[in-house]
Amino acid sequence: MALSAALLAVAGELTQRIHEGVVARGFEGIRPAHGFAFVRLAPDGATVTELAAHLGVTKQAASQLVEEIVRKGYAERRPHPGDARARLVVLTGQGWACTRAAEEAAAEVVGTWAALLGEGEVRALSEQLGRIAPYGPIRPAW
Amino acid sequence: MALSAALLAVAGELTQRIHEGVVARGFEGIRPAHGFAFVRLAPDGATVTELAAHLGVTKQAASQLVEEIVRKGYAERRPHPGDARARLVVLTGQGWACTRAAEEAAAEVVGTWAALLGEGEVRALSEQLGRIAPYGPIRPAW
DNA sequence: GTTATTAGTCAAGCTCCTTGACCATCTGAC
DNA sequence: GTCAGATGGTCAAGGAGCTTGACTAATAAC
Repeated sequence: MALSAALLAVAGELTQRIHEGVVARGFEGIRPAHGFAFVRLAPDGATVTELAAHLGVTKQAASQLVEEIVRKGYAERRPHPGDARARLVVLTGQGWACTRAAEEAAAEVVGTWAALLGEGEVRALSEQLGRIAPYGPIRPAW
Repeated sequence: MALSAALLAVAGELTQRIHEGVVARGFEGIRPAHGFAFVRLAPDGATVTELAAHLGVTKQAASQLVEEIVRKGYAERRPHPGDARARLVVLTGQGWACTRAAEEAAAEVVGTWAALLGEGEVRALSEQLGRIAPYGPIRPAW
């Protein structure tokens, strides 16, 4: 199997398994795209415009996504310190719990890889991928 | 950087670069989803239903995708030998040329990884990913 | 203080996928 | 042979999620 095909197949599998794991942990109404947003919001929150850049979509699309995760209780809007135009979007407790659930699900999948490859090779895989990973926006994986 | 994040970032980058490479070689009106279809059609063609299973979408969606790539000259419908209900969708010369262009673009990207990691590590990466790659449908990577 | 830029939202439209209905053909039981 | 159910494919309608365009409020540049 070609490298490209294997990489894309593994990435698709990973995205799907994480999503299933998150749903299995009781978080509903969530799509993979939301998870990619949570990654950006998690450290200290972000503005709609920053989120749009992270996801590689227009700020209108990011605004709609924020509206949705706010409505579902995963995030909330706060006034931005130092810029009255902007609003800081931060995760709620439920948003953090969902993020942790996604990390657990991801760890489970990686665990199945470790069973196939061994711990050492998984570390090598991680190190190699880290060295070729780009810095740009992270796009939802389907 | 976590393994999951690196993997998804690399996969997103790969998909985007392949798409850009295909466009740069003069093939327009094509999306990554079409490329995933070409992979299934390339060896000996496939029916709409088989293609739908490969892509993980409904057969209606696959039928619309086939309609689109036929209209754009990348594939054509032929009577299916042995089943008058079914139609075999096969790539045209242009479809094959586009597939080769995608392979060239993919090889270019892998070449940039080889420059970062070295040939040996890229081979190791390929071998490891091949061992954990699933067999199921390949989903478009954004 | 005026002007240009930036953050965010509203509205309309497009693309691609879904569900539901339908016809044509194949398969298997009788 | 024939008839019921399964299967391949398409048509039609609707929805989710993205885009472009227009707009307001606040900031930054000068």
